[in-house]
Amino acid sequence: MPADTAKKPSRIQLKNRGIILDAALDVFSTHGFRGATLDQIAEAAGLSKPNILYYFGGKDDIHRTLLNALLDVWLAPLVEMTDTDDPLDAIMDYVHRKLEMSWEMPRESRLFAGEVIRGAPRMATDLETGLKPLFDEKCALIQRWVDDGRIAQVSPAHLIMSIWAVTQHYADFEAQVGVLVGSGSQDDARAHVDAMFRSLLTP
Amino acid sequence: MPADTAKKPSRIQLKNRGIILDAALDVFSTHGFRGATLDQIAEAAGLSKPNILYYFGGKDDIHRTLLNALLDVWLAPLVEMTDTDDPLDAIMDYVHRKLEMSWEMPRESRLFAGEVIRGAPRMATDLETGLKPLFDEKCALIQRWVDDGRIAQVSPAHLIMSIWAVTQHYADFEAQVGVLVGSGSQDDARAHVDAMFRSLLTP
DNA sequence: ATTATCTATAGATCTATAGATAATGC
DNA sequence: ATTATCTATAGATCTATAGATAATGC
Repeated sequence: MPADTAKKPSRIQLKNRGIILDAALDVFSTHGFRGATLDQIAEAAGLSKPNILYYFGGKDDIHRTLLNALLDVWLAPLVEMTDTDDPLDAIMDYVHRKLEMSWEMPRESRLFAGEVIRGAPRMATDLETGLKPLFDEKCALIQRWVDDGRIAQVSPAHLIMSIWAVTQHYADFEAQVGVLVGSGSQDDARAHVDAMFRSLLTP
Repeated sequence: MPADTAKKPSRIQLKNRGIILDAALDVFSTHGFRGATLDQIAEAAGLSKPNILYYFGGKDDIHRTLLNALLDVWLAPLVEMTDTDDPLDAIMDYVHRKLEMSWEMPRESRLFAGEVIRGAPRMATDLETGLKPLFDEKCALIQRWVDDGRIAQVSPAHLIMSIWAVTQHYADFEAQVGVLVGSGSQDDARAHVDAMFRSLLTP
C-alpha cells in the first residue's frame, strides 16, 4: 500500500463541499438541526440528495463541519481585542465589529443562537475547550483595565454578555426588529449601541 | 337541536389540557416546533399519544394555543410601564421585571426566541396586531419623557430592543452563560444591568 | 350516555444505502 | 481507474386515525 493514503481533493470536491456547506448554513440557521432536512439542503445546493451524502457522512457530519468551520470566524473579533493605550476604544471597536457582523453574517449568528437556545447539545465541548479559555482571558484583560482605573467599574463577564446580547439581537431577532423598528435604521442602532456602552464604560 | 351547543369542559378536561400545555412548553421551548414530537410531549405529560390528540387537534393546535396563552403574560410588564412622576424609575422597574422573568420563566423566553429566530412563521400576525401597537405606544411614551428632558436622549425603539436583548439573554443563552459566567451570579447580573441602563438614561 | 383512555396501524416524511451510469484525469 | 451523479428503495421516525374498552356523571 502507498505511504500516504490521503488524497488531495479534486477541484469539484472542494467546490461542491463549499456549496453544500453554504446551503446547509441557510437551512440549519432557519430551521435548527432537527427541523432541517437533507431534502431542503439538497434543494438549496442544487444537488441530488444522495449526492449530498457522497460529499458528507450524513446530516450530522454537515452540521458538525459547519459549526467547526464557523466558530473561528465568529470569535475572531474577540481574539483581536488586545491590550492597548486606549481600552475604551478597544472595547468600542469590538462592539462595533460585533454589530457589523450581525448585519453581514446573520445566518452564522442564528446558527449559533439556535444551538445555544436548545442547550448547545452538540457544542458543549467547543464551549468548554474553545470559548471558555478565550472568554476568561479577555475577562482578565478587562479586569486589569478596570483595576487601573482606565474604564469604569464593570463586571467584565457581564459586560461581554451584554455586548453579545445587544449586538447579536439585531441578527437573531431580525424578524421582530424588522416589524417593530424597521430594517432601515442601522445608523440609529449604531448610535444607540455606541451611546449605551460608552456611557457605561466612561470612568 | 339545543340552543347552546357549547359544553362546559369537565374538571379532567381542564386539568389535562393544562398538563399537556405545560409538557408542550418544555418540549417546544427546547426543540422548537419542528424538532418537537408528539411522543416527547406525551411522555412529558404522562399520557398516551392518542390521548394528547383527544384533547388537542394536533401538534399545530397545541403550539398555537401555547403561544396565544403566553403572549399576554409575556407582555404584561411592558403594559404596566405607564406615565409617572419618575420616568427613570418606571423604566428601571421594567428592566428589573424583565430580568426576573428570565430567571422565573426561561421556557417561555426560549419558546418565543426560537420562534422569532426562525423568522416567526406562526407569529407574524401576533407581532403586527398584538405587539406592534403596544410597542409604538410605549415608544411614544418614552419619547415624551425624552422631549421633556426627564431622561437622557435615547432612541425609544432601540432602548426597548436593548432591554429585551440584555434581559432575555440570560434565559435564552442560559447554556452559554452557565458555562462562561456560572449560574450563581444573579446579583452580579442585576447590578450590571442596572448600571448599564441607569448610566444610559440619566440625563 | 358521555367522557376518557388505550392498542394497533395507516400514511407521510426522512435519513441513508444499493447499485447503475456518466464524466473526468492519467 | 477514479470521481461524480442519479434512480430506486429500505428502514426508521412521526402525525394522526380507527376502533375497542374503561371510567364517570346523570
